Amino acid sequence: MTTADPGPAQPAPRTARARVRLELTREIKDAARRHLAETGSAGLSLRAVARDLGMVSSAVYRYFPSRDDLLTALIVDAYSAVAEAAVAAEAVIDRGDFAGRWVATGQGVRQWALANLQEYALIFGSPVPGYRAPADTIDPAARVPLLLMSIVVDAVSAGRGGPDRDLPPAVFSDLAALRAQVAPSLSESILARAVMGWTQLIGSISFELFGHLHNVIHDYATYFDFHMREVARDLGL
Amino acid sequence: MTTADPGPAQPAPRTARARVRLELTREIKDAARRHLAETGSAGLSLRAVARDLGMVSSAVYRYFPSRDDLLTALIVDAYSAVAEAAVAAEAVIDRGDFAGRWVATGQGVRQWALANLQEYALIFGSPVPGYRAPADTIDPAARVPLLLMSIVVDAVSAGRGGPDRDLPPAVFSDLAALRAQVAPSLSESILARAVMGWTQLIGSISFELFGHLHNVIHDYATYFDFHMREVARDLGL
DNA sequence: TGTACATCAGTGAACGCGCGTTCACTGATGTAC
DNA sequence: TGTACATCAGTGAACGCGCGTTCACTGATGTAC
Repeated sequence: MTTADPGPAQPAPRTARARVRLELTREIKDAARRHLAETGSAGLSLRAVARDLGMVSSAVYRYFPSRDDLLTALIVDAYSAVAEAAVAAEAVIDRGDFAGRWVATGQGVRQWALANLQEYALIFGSPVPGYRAPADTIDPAARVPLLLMSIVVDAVSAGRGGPDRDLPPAVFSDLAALRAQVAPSLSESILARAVMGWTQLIGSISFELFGHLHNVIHDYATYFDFHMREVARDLGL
Repeated sequence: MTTADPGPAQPAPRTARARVRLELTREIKDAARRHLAETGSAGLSLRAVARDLGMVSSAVYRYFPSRDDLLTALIVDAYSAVAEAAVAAEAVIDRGDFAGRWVATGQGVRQWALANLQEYALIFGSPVPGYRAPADTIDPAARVPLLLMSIVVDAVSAGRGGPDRDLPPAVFSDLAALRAQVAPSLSESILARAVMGWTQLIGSISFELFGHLHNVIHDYATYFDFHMREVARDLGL
C-alpha cells in the first residue's frame, strides 16, 4: 500500500550538495520534533532548533522560509507517520476479518499517538493559533479515514454491513457527495456510520491522552479495543 | 440546578475594597478571555492583559500570583460556562423525552463551543504545554458528563435502556468503580455506552471545530443532531 | 468620633531572557564552454 | 581537462519586539482602641 512520501516525488538527488541538503532538511525536522515533544507547537522556535544543530539561526532559513513552513512540514510528516502506523497494523489482519481490521487500524493509530504525543496533538488537537494549514496537508490527512472506508467497502462487498437507517436530507446529500468521491459501492447510511466511527476513533484517543477519562478508565488499552469493537459492531462488520 | 460558582463559596464582600477587588478580578479574566480568543492559550500574556486594562503589568500580580493561576481560573470558568449552557439547554426539554434531553445537552455544548472557540480548545483541545491542571478543575469538568449520566439514570428508571452487552473484565471493573460513585442504578454495560456517548459528543464537536470534516460535512448542525440521536438510540433512550 | 497603625493596590524601573526575520558577507560547490 | 562564472550554504551582527517576575516605593483604605 502507500508509503510515506517525502513530498512531491523528487528525482533522487544528483549532486553531493543536493544530498546534504536533503539530509539536513531531515535533521532540522528531527530536531524540531524533539523540541515539539517538550514545548508543544506554540513554543516551537526556529532559533532553538538551530541551536540544537549547532547552526546559526539564520541558516535554517535556507531550508524553511519561515517557522510556519517548518510547522507545515511537521504536520505533513505526522499525518504520513500515523497513516503508516495504521496501514502496518491493519495489513497483518486476515482480509476477511473486517471487525479485526477496523480495530487494528484504531490500535495502530493509538500506539502511534502514545509514542508521539505532541505530534498527535499537532494534527488532532487544537489548531495552532495564527497558523493556516495549506493545501498540501489535505491528502496526507485523508489517508487513515480512506483506509477505514476501504475496510467497510470490503465488508459490504462481502455481504456485511447492517441495514440502512434513515438520514436527515442535509446529511444524506453531504454523504452522497462523499460517496461519489470515495466509495460509490457504499450506501449513504453506512458511510455516515463510518464517518462517525472515524470520529469515535480519534475522539476516544483524544479523551485518553488529554486526560478526560482520568480516574474513570485505568486500562485504556482494553477500553479502546472494546470501544472500537462496538463501532465495528454498529457498522455490521 | 447548579450555578456557576466563583470559587470556594465566599461571603458577600463587606468592604468597598473587597468589592472592587472582585470586580477587577472579573475584568482581568474578561480581558484574558478576549485575548485568548485571538492568540490561543499558549500566547496568553499577563502583560498584554494588563495593557488592555490600562494597568501596569506588575499590578496583575495582586490578583493572580502567576500566569498559570490566571489560566486555571479561565479553565474553571470555561468548564462552568459550558456546563451552564448544557444545563440550560437540557432543562427546557420534556422530562420524559430522554433522547431529546441527550440531544439538547449536546446542542447546548456545541452552541457554546461555536461561540467560544478558544475556551473550548482550552478545555477540550490539546493540553497547554507545561501546565498542570490543579485539583480545582476536576469538579467543574465533571458537570456535563454527570448531567448526561443523570439523563440515562432517569431513562433506566423509566424502563428504558437497551439490553446489556458483555464487557471485557478490565472494562467492567473500571466501570463498576464509576458506577459505585455516580450511578448505582445503572448497569456497567449501559454506563460504558454512556461514557462512549460522552466521548462522541466532544469528539464530534472537535472534529467540526478543528476542521477534520472540512469538505465532507457542510451542514454541521444537522449532522451533529443526527450523530447525537444515533448515540441516544444506541443507549436505548 | 478620632487617632495610630496595619493592610493593601498600584507604580515604575529593572533583570534576564527569548523570539522571527533581514542583510551584506565569505567561501565552497556546481556548471557551461 | 581547465577555466570563468553562477549558485548556494552558512556566518554574524543587527532590528525591534515581547515576555514573566521581582522589588522598593507611595498613597489610599480599613481596623482596633
